[in-house]
Amino acid sequence: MTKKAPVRTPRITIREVASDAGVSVAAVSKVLRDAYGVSDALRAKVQASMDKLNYRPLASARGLRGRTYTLGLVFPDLRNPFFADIFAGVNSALERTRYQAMQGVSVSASSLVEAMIDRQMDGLVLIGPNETNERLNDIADRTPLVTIGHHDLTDARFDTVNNDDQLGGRLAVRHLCQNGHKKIAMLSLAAPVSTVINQRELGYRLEMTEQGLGSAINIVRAPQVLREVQLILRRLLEGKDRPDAIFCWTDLMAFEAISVATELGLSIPEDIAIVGYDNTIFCEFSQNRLTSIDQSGEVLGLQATRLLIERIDGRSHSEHFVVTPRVVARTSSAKVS
Amino acid sequence: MTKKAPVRTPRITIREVASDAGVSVAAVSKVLRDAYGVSDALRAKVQASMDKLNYRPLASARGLRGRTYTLGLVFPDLRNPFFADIFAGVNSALERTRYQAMQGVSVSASSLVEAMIDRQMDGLVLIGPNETNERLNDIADRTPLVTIGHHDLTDARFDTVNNDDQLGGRLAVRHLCQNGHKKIAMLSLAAPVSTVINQRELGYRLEMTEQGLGSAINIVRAPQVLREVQLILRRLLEGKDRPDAIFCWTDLMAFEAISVATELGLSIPEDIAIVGYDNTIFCEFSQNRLTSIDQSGEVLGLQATRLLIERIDGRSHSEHFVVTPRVVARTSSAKVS
DNA sequence: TGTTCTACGTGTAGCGTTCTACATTTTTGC
DNA sequence: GCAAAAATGTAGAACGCTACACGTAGAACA
Repeated sequence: MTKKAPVRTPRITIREVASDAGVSVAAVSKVLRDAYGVSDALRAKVQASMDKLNYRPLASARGLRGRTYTLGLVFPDLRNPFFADIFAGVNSALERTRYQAMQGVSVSASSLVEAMIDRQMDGLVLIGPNETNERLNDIADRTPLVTIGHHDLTDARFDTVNNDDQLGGRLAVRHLCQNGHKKIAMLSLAAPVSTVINQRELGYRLEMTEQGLGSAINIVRAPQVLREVQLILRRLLEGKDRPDAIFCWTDLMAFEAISVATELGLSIPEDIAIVGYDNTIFCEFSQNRLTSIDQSGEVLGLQATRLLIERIDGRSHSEHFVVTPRVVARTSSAKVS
Repeated sequence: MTKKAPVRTPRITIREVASDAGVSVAAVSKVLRDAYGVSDALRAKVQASMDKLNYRPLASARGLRGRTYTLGLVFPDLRNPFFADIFAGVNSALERTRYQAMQGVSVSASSLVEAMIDRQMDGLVLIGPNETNERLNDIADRTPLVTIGHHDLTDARFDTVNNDDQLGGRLAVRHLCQNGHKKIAMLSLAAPVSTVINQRELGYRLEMTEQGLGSAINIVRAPQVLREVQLILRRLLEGKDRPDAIFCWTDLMAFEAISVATELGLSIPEDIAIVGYDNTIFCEFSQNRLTSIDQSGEVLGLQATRLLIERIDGRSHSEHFVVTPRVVARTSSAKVS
């Protein structure tokens, strides 16, 4: 079945570098890892040979003994441009290091995480994981781990980097109140439940209550499926008691909301104000002009990477980094007189 | 500097499985690779032990002798949701295989490709690579290679999967003509030049000529930077000889175009029609209602993966797969009386 | 009955690194 | 000057697998 593969140009190995430079293999390895006990002369010789032969160490072989210098990122989905921001942050943290990031995408992190561990990633960043702490701890026992967007810190044996999603929820409500809206609904996610969503809902609830709008609290939940979201939005907007503002748990949903509202002939923000979350690039377009909560994806990615490398380098106590969100106000929630 | 890492739960190795099952290491390896010469009884025993011990082969170790069962995907950028479609295709092709896809993102594929080869990817899929054929052939000599979105087939020692971008360009123009537009401009990409863009421009040119609109050919080129795109669009739309339609090389640019046009008080499609490329999910939203050329990212990803696995399995002649694009008409280019 | 096949298992030499010991040379301290 | 300490380099055993080369036993054939 499996035919013989065509001949490929073979790789330069550490042995060839050693013999070219006239030193031992161990010496080359030392230079590679810049380990202790290498004279300038030797280093120079070896470097010259490496450059000349265009040598590159093979990660698999390194992995068998030490590190692969590869970090694994696990995204829940690729459609949301917000993740590109996180990725940018990761990359800028990696700039002057010898590490490389490899990404995978999967809703249920589980099997992907195993695959990454099998592939000797030196550490993992899980973005918006839908996993219990028990499960995460189990992973953390096997490889350095940092999560982005996971709010359960109880007994966590891994690092976390989070946007303060509760505050984000509060800010959205506060902003809408300031602009004169009272009947503020929240469009949330039905399943899977995540600590991120929980926090945003909690923030919404608390702030509504504090603003004296406790009786107007109205959370509608929709799954990720576009069709369903539309239905639910339509029902909400055509209902007898239409809200005058919707706080959507992510920009993508907010765009949906704008879309449905527009189709129903409602004008934004006069008839209905909309606020999103993530402040993705699409918010800026004038057909959207979407007010959104910015959670600085780049900072999240950067910090997570920093923490991960620290952990790989031996830190064992957990650290938890929190980014403060802010409102980026645009037309979709402007004050109506 | 580098502290000792905390103790991690050690992995189960093939040796432990062998001893648990009471067979040789070689036997376990045979079962793993389902190689020739294994009785059902032995296979069952080994399987049982593997399940019991929860054994998973280590990719690095396999890689040192054979395959890692890992494919590398190189994306030019993560912001465009179109790439999520390609990825979905890749994943569905991988469903019942033992392969895993790992992604990387980089504008200049170069260094990322090297990193992936270092990490023993069994094969690579390059999406929209900005590389010469010489360079691509050089990569292909070292690892199985498939490109998506690269139209130069001369002497290619790799497989290619492409949308017929030239036809795509033609379809856009044809569609706009049919809906009564004549002064059709094209918004293209300034740099880097890519074979994809070239083909789309060529299609635009050819079709314009065939439609007898040769004198109206007008290609404006903008870099990826949003600010510049806005400037160029503004100049185009405020100029003395405003076009009545713009064909944009990607949906993202089309959304920009809609945005700028809206800001200038132009109505779509009455004053100006817009057509994009990629048919991303955002086209559907009623604030966009963007006509777009669909290039079936999922099919592209699926086919590329199939071809790549064939190549890994030994095929050495090149294959070239082409997907036919189609127009998905929406309001942004509707006929105006 | 011997001889040849075929099917099934095993032993073991690497794959390209890292890293612990250790040997050798140079420097330091007095 | 001389012992002790520090600096520099080397040998070689892993790491966890794969795959080649064999050994053995039963079946098929003459």
